[in-house]
Amino acid sequence: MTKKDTITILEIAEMSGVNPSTVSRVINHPEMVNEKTREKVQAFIKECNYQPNPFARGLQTKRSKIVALVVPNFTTLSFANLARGIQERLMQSDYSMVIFSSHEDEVLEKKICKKISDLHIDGVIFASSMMPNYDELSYGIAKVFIDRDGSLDGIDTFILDVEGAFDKLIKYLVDKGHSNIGFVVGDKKSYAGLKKISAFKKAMKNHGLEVDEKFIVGALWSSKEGWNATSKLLEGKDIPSVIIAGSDTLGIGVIGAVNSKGLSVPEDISVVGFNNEPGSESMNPPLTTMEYDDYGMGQEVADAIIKRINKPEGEIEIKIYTMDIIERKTVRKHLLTNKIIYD
Amino acid sequence: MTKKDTITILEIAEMSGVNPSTVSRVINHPEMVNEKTREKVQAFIKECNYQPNPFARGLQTKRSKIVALVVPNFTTLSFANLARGIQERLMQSDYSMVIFSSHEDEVLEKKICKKISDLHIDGVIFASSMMPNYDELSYGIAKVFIDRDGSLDGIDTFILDVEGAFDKLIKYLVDKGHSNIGFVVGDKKSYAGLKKISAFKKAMKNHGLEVDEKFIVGALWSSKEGWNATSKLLEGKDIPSVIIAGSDTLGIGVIGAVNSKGLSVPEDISVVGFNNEPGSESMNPPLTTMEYDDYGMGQEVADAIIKRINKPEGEIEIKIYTMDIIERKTVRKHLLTNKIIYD
DNA sequence: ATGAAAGCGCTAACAA
DNA sequence: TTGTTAGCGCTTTCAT
Repeated sequence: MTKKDTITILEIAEMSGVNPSTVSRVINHPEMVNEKTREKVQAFIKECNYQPNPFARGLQTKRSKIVALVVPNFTTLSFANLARGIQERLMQSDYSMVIFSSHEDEVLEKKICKKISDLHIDGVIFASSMMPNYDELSYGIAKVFIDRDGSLDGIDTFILDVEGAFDKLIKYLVDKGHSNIGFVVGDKKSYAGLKKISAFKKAMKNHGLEVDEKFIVGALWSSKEGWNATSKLLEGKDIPSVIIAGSDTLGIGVIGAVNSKGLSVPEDISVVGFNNEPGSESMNPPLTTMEYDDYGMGQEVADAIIKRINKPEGEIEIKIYTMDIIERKTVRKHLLTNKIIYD
Repeated sequence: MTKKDTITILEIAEMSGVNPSTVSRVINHPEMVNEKTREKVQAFIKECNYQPNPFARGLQTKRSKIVALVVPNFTTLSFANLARGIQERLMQSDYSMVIFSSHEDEVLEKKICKKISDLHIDGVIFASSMMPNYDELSYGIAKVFIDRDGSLDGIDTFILDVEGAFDKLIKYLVDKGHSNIGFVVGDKKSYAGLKKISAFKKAMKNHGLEVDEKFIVGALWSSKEGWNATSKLLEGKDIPSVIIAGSDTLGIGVIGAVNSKGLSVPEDISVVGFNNEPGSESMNPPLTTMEYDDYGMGQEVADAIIKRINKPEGEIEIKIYTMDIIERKTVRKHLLTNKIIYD
């Protein structure tokens, strides 16, 4: 408003009585310039609120100071928190974040990769991405993977230890006397769904439990879908004593469906959620669930991509995030088998 | 990977046997160039997957083809949906979106405005922003306001008709026989909170109801806060027969608190939410709430900012979004007054 | 309808 | 330590 629109390095140079390249040095390599000149120039820069033109700078340096985040969607809470962590930390380091939602669609992901390359973005963070290939991505761009193993490709990777989480969870349930365990996955075909199913099966085996395929039911990620899937699970007389939901949102539907059958949680059937979404602590009854620090992960991921941008050949970082059980009121000790209760 | 990293307009020109400026014309003003040359050049552009360097282009045109979205946070579902609508529509028009979360903090907003100017971003969308002033914003940048009236400043504005929503809602409740209406607002000091309180009071008056200040209780936007605020509301014997929650997330806590007092929803106390968040349909009981099309709003907002970028002096657009009642199971007819029930 | 040439604002190699 | 200069890749005016 009150500001002149185009103040350039040339004007700063004139004011300071030095050459433009000296001003440039003050900005980019302050150590190369004499203290007195530096301070004089810095004073003018500050006074004029001068900021280098990013186009001119980018044209020269081939750097945009922009990082892209690709997530399957914006609405899943853990992605929103992740994005928040990333954005805040990036901003601290003077980077900006562009964000794309891929819907786990390979074609769209390709388009996004192309777009990212065309924009000359410095680094990309892929969260739960399909990434069948990334030919469209310009060679050498910094990359970080979240929840997809890139270690073989020499890519920094942040993984959520879903296997460990299910292991903890199944152990917890077994300790409570459960053995008939149902699982209302989200979208069975999504990356997150596939990963959870495999972790679930592995954990079951680890604890000597048989996996009954009909106890694993798919749904999209909404509560309503969870409700419907659970209803199916509850048909017939061979019924689980506890149901794991692939997310807390799904868990709402699970509890709804259990109630609608005239059964109570946890008296008749126990339920556990996933992700500790806001609201789950205030549900009726408060939902036992699994959580991890998505926001903190976002911050560390942002640090990692910046590091990678500045040091393409640095050592690859692999970091694993563990999940913990938040014990609330939806799981109770199971002493009798289902057969005895329902037969 | 398989791609040459720097293919420039010069190379396309050489291949096509024309001058770089002709290639530029083919890209930016195709109508100015002879059909045959145009097709030949276009063929090479396509073959090489050529895309103009955004730095060089921006340096010349002063356009970044980037739009900024500023929201109070990423985690509130309606902002996530809004962002999705905006991003998808922008991408269709070859724009990218950078996103900033302001936490409704004036200082941070100022920093963000500065950043936006420094980045030479083409347009900004402010959602529920404080915007005490926007001196930091470069003069003449395209702007769109969401949920903040900018009509006086000649700024395109998209408003959610919260007043109309509360009017509908209070009418609905009055028709059901309610007159003691409690309101668990979110953050009373936030922009959204303030707006809702004022709309609530106005609607109450419109329908001849007295506003009892102690029936309006604040909370942050979490379920747990909603629970605590509701507990306070339920102390003593002068108790509302229906409680409006400022969001569905808050509503979860409201229901929890009601239940924890040994009361039932809707038999003893009715509850209504706000925003129709996913899960509310599967709650126990399914939550009656208010909704609007946040995703669609995002799309229209994206169209508006693009229009404004291309036509800074075009007519100002003001659009109002109405909300509708989603009637589910948490409100029931109230025939007796509270006094008779609880005295 | 096309080509030639200048210049957007900056950085960095080279010279002094 | 500082100045001089070239050039990043593009668009656009001017000339043809």
